Amino acid sequence: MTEATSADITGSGEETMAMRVVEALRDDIVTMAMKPGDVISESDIAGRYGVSRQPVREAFIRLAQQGLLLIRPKRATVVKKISPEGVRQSRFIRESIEVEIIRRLASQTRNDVPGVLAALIGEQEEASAAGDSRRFHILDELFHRTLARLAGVEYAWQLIDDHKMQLDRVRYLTLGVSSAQRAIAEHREIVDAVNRHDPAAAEAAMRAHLARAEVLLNQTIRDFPDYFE
Amino acid sequence: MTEATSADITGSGEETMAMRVVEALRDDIVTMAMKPGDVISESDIAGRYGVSRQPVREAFIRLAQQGLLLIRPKRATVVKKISPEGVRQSRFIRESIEVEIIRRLASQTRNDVPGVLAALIGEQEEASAAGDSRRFHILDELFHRTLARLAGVEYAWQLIDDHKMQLDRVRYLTLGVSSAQRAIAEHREIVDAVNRHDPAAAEAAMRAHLARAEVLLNQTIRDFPDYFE
DNA sequence: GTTCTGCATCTACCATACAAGATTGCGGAA
DNA sequence: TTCCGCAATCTTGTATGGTAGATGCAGAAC
Repeated sequence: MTEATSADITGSGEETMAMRVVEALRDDIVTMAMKPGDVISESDIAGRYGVSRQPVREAFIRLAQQGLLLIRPKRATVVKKISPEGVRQSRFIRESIEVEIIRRLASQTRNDVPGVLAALIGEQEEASAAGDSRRFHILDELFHRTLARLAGVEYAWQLIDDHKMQLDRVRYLTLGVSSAQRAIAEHREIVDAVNRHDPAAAEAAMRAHLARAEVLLNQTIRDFPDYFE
Repeated sequence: MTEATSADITGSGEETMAMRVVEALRDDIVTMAMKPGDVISESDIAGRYGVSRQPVREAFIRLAQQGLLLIRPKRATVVKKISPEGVRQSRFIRESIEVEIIRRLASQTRNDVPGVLAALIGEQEEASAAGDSRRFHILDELFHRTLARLAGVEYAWQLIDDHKMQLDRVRYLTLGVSSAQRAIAEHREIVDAVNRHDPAAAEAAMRAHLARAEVLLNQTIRDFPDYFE
C-alpha cells in the first residue's frame, strides 16, 4: 500500500515542492522545533529549503488553515500560539467522537476485536518496558485510531486528526512526563468493558482516560506561559 | 460587530482577492451552481473574476483542503463528487458532537436557555408559515449553532462547519422536499427534554432528529446518481 | 528630555512568464 | 476501416518582479 501523505490533496500520490514544505514545517511546528510566537517569512523559508517563495506561500496558506500559522498581511507570518480554549474545545470534539465510537464498539459483536486490541496493548507494554516513549506515543495513537477503524469510522478519525495537532503540541511539551503504565492500565480497562459488551462502562473508562489530559494542559500552561495566548 | 468571514485566516478583518474568490466559489459549490464533476481551471476562474491565476490558485488549494475541489496536478481541477461514505461519516461526527452538546445542556441549569430556544422556534414557525424555505434553513442552522453556544462550545461548532458543507450540498438538492413542520416538532421535543433536564430523552430526540437525513441521502443518491462517487 | 515625522526596509499580495506533464485530435500507415 | 504516433494545446507547478501597506529607527522640532 502506497502511503499517501496527509499533505496530499491530489488523490494521486504526487509530490510537489509545496507539499514537501508543508510536511517539513508541520513537523517542525508540532515537535516544537519552531516555537509558538516565532516569526517567519516566505523569503526566509524559501531560502532555507532552496525553493522559490511561491510553494512556500502555498504551504503557509495550508498551515494557516490548519491553525498552525497566523498570516498577518503585509506584516509577518508567525507560528500561532496555542489557544487554551481551542485545546479545550478540541478535547471536547475528540471526547464526543471517541465516546460514540466506544459505545458502538461495545454494543456490536465482532469476534476479531478482542484479539486485535489485546495485541496492541501487548506492544504498548513492550515499548513501555523498553522505555521507548516515542514508540509508545505512536502505539497510543494507533490504539485510538484502531478503535475508530473497528467501529467503521476510520475516515472520521482522519478528519479530527487536523484538530488533534493542537493537542499534539501540548503533548510534545510533556513527553517525559507521561506515565505509560497508567495509560496502559486505562487502555486495558476500556478493552475489558468492550469485551464484556458493556457500553456504559466503556464510556466511563474512555472519559476517565481522556480526562487526564486536562491536568496536563494546566500544568503545561504554567510551565510554558509564553507558548500560550 | 464586524463580520469576520469564514474564509478569513488572518485574524484581522482584511479582505484579499483570494478570500473573495474562496467565498464566491464555495457558495457556487454548496448551492450546486457548480455541480459535482464540473471541470474548472485556474485561468477560467481567473478570467471570470478579473484577477490573475495566483489568487485563484490559492483559493483552489483552500477549497481542496476542505474537500470541495479535487486538484489533479497537470491535468485539471474538478468539483469533487459527493462521497456517500464521506457524508455518512460527517453525519457520525455531527451526531457525536450534537448528542454530547444536548446532554450537557440538559444536565446543567441556566435560566436563560428556555427563553432563547423558544424564541428561535417561534421564528421557525413564522418562516414555515410564510413558506420561506431559505429562511427556515438559516434558522434551522442557527438553532443547532445556538445549542452549541449555550453549551459553551461554539468554537467546536465552527470546526465541524467545514465538514458540514458536504451535508449541505445534499441538503440543497432536496430543498423543497424538507417538511419544515416535522422538523419544528422535533426541535420542540428536544427543547422540552432540555427544559425538563432529562439528558436521556434529549439525546434520543436529537438522534431521531438527525436520523431523518439518512433516508434523504439515499433518496438523493437515487435522484442524482451523477453527483455521487 | 520628549514627541513627532519621514524614510529605509521589511512584509505579504498579486501579476506575469516559463516549465513540464497530460490530453486530445489529426494524419498517416497497415 | 482501424490503429498507432506525434504535435498542438490544454492543465497545474514554479520562479520572479513589482506594488502597497506596516514597522522601526533616526533625526528634527519643541
